[in-house]
Amino acid sequence: MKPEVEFSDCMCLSIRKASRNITQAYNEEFQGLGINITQFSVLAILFGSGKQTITKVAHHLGAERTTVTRAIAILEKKKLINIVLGADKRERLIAISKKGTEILDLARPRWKSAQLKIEHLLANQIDNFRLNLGRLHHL
Amino acid sequence: MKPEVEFSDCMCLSIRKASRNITQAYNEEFQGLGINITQFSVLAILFGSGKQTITKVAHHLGAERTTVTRAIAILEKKKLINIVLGADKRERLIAISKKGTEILDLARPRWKSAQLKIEHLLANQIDNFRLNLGRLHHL
DNA sequence: TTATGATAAATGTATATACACATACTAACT
DNA sequence: AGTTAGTATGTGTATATACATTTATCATAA
Repeated sequence: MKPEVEFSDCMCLSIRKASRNITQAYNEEFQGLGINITQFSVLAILFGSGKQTITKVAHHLGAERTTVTRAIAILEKKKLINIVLGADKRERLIAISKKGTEILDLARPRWKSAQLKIEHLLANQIDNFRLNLGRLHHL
Repeated sequence: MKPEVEFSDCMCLSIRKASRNITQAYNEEFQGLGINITQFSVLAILFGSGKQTITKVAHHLGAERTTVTRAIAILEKKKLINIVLGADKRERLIAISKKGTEILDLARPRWKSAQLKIEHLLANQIDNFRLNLGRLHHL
C-alpha cells in the first residue's frame, strides 16, 4: 500500500517549477536585448534608488549578498554599471552606467509585456490555486 | 519624474524570492538528513513510480532534463539510487536503492512538517496576494 | 596607540538551472 | 544492408543560489 503522505502536491516543487517557468517567460521577452530578468532587476534598482553598496542592492532584491556579488560582476563585464570605492574603503558603490540606462530604456516595455502576460495568467489560475490549497489542508 | 512603470511589483522577482525562501524552509527541515528537497523529490518519484529513465523523471518533475542529469549524478555519488542500462542501450534506468529508501523513510515526516508550515503560511497570505494582483492590473 | 569586535565584500565549493552541441543508439524507409 | 530521422543521454558553458571562510576596513574601548 502507498504511504499516507502525498508528495505530488509538494508546495516547494510547485513554486520552484512556477519560478522556472515565469523566469523563462520574462527572459523570452528579453531576447536580443543582451540582458536577462536578473540583470534587469538590478539595473532597475540602481536606476530607481541610485548609487549604493552591494549589500543595499541585496536588501532591495531580498536576495543573498553573495549572489548579488556575482550578478554585479556580470553587469560590470557588460559595462552596464560603474563601480567606485566609497569613503568607507570597505564599500564598493554601484551605479548604473550610461549604457546601462540605455539598455534599461529598451527593456522596460519588454518587462511590462511579460509582467502583463504573467499577471493575466496568474489571475486566471489563482482560483484553482485556492481550491488546491484547500484540498491540501485535508491531507 | 519617475517612469510610469513600477518594477517593485515584478511578478518574476516575487516568485523567485518566494521560491528561494520556501526552498530554504524545506531544506532547514532536512538538516542532518544528508539530502535536500531536490534530492528528496527525485527519490520520492522513484519510490512512487518505480525504475525509470532520466527523461521520465524530468517529466515527472516538470524540470529540464539536463538539470535532472546533474541531480542524478549527486544521488549516485551518495549511493541513494541504482542505475542500470535498459534493453534500449541509450537508456539508463534509475531506481531508488535500499539506502535511498531508508533515507526517504526518515525524510517523509520532515517533508510533511515543512509542507504544513508552508501551506499555513500561504493560506494566510493568499488573500493579500489576490489584492495585490487586483491592484497590479490597474497599472 | 593598540587590541577587539563589527561590517563590507570577495572567494571557494556545491548545487540548480538553461541552452547549445555532441554522441550513441534505435527505428524506419529504400 | 545503407541511409536517415528520431530519441536518450552527456557535456560545455554561463548564470543563480547558498553557505562557510577569509580579507580588509572601520569603530571603539583600554
